Amino acid sequence: MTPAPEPGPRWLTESEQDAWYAWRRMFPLVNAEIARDLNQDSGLSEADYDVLSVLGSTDGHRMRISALAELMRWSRSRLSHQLTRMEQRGVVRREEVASDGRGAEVVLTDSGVTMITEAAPLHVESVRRHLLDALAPDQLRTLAEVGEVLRERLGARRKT
Amino acid sequence: MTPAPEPGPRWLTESEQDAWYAWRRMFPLVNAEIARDLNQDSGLSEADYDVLSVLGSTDGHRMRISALAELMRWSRSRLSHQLTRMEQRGVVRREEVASDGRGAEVVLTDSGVTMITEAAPLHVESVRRHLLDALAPDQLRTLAEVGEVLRERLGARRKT
DNA sequence: ATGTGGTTGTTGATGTGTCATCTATAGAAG
DNA sequence: CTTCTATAGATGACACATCAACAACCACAT
Repeated sequence: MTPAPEPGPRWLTESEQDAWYAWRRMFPLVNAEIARDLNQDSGLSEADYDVLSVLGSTDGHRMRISALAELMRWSRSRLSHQLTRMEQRGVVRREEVASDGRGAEVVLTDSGVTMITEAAPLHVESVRRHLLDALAPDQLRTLAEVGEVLRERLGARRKT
Repeated sequence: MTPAPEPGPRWLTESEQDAWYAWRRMFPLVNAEIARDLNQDSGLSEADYDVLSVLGSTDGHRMRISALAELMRWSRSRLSHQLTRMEQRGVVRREEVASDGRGAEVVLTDSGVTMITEAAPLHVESVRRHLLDALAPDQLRTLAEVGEVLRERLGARRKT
């Protein structure tokens, strides 16, 4: 998927290639499995689940839309589209907020609360099955480490 | 993104959570950066690049469509749509194949060859910048290892 | 030759993500 | 109060992925 016809100035070593290929394959593969489970078990997409689970763990099952977007690191646009779809299915509701005429909040409906409550334990099991249980403790630790390193590096780059 | 309101039967330990969060964040984050670079440097999407780079490394810059789909682990449908878009931009061309009346091949146009040739080294640099150069050798090794473990486990599960 | 089943590749519908753009409001400066 | 800029959120156009359905063809049996 990534070897290219004319090697550039500084091509990849074999171990770099291995890591890069693993990186490219791993995530789509595992995530597809988890997403498939989630959809079969609970009828939710990953995006649905993420939104529901954040709202489900907030006080009053509600949050300011922009705050939700920032917390999830989603664009406002993406979230707005997603909420429109979820609102049509009746799992969330939008409400205007008094203190700011522009603002709005999302609120979980009862149906939404039920959904996330039932979906969560199944999802956790699925994550175990497809990822966590497959890996040794030191591999899990390295994953977390790597995540940290990459996040920091990205943050540093952002300021530049 | 994944703590949920009502703990299930077997909730995640702290280190499992760390690994799981890292997993969920890492990939979209890094890939978005790489995709952005690719688009700015070369005007290509990741899908474009993947198709071009495979074709670019084949003999005659051509391949049977179904073989390409299988090699890339894409559905025929996905590839067909992608090829339609790429054909409209003139970077690939479809050709009927004599030996099988159903079949077709994709061929890189000259413009396509130029594109992947110019894009490849920049893309490699980008991958280094955002991923490889940030990680220690043993972290890279663990990534490759983890990829291998997960791939095997998935294969085993498939047969069940 | 004819039917049957499997393969190749395309298509249209639908769901989703991104980008640019828009409206409405907030908030500060004059 | 007006004007200017920033922010919240929605929207429409487009790129992309998935799914189900489809036409055309192959292979092989009868």
